Amino acid sequence: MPHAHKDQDTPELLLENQLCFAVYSAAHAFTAAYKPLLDQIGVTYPQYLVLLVLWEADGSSVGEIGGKLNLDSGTLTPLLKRLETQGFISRNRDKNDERVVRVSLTSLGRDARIHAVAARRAIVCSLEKTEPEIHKLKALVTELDDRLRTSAPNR
Amino acid sequence: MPHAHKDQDTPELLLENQLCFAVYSAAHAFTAAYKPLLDQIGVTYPQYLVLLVLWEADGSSVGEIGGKLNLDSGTLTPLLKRLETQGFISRNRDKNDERVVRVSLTSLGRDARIHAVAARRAIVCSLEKTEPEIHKLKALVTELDDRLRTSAPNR
DNA sequence: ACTTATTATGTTGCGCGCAATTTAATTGCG
DNA sequence: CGCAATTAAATTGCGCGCAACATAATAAGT
Repeated sequence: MPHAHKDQDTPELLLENQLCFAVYSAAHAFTAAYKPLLDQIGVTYPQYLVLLVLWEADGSSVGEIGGKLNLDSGTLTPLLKRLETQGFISRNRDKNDERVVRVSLTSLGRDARIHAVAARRAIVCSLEKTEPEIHKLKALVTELDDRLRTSAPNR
Repeated sequence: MPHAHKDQDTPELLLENQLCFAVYSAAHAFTAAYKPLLDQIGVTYPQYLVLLVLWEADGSSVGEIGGKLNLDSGTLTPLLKRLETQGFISRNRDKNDERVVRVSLTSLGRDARIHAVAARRAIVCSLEKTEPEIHKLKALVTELDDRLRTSAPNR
């Protein structure tokens, strides 16, 4: 009978079989692909995500931005300070509730949007997929995301 | 005629239409889902990825590990030092080429594998998908990764 | 009103992740 | 052989990303 090498033979832990690593690696690949395009605008990839939120909902609070991007104030506060320093946004306390900070686009921040459209198109092009294919894949990945977030901790 | 709000109406930049953000978010969700399981082993998620490589190819060099995980020495050197401090690996210069550092599992590092199998199964279970479905999705995401990495910079 | 929760943001500390540079060993070429 | 490229790791600096804690404002309950 074959000697079992401990249990080393299981294909379960082979790197090439890990969906988690595929997603991890693709996320970094997206960041790297966007980098030269975002460099021209002058923002990092996470900063770009914040701008995406603001282009849809200018004047969002830090908490609202964090809710959409799954980021907390520990990440967002310094990131927003950098976006403010570079002139893309302004941060102001809400007059009706001094706890919340509202984030507003400056004209520079609004103008960056047109360049972002071009960047997005360049990336989509490099994927060599149709918009429906991309949308379908996006839905599959979002389903993953939802199940991972609803399963274990919730907090 | 409808007043065009600049070009604000384009759905291209809506967060919910961004495959890149879906992947970004899912990657963080994987890390968060693995965290409580890996905490029991005593490693972080990137450290777990390094262990995956070593369980397949013990004695790999820093460069070989980095090649598989797409990480450079700037990330790996301190990470490996932490894994060494915690007793999972040892690091030694290659006798035939003093430039390369070979990374070897300790018995603690080898023993951690069995716990990793359990962790992986728990995650897969929470995805509520069959192994073939997971494999198919993994292939789609890897295809994305490949196209993103081969398109623009190459270095 | 007063005290106690709760909520929103900010701060600190640490581990990635990557660009840029440095150091040391090896290879190539004359 | 001797010296200039090349290669592998390590180092430095900075921006995330998150846990844990701190601060300040508001809401809730008595």
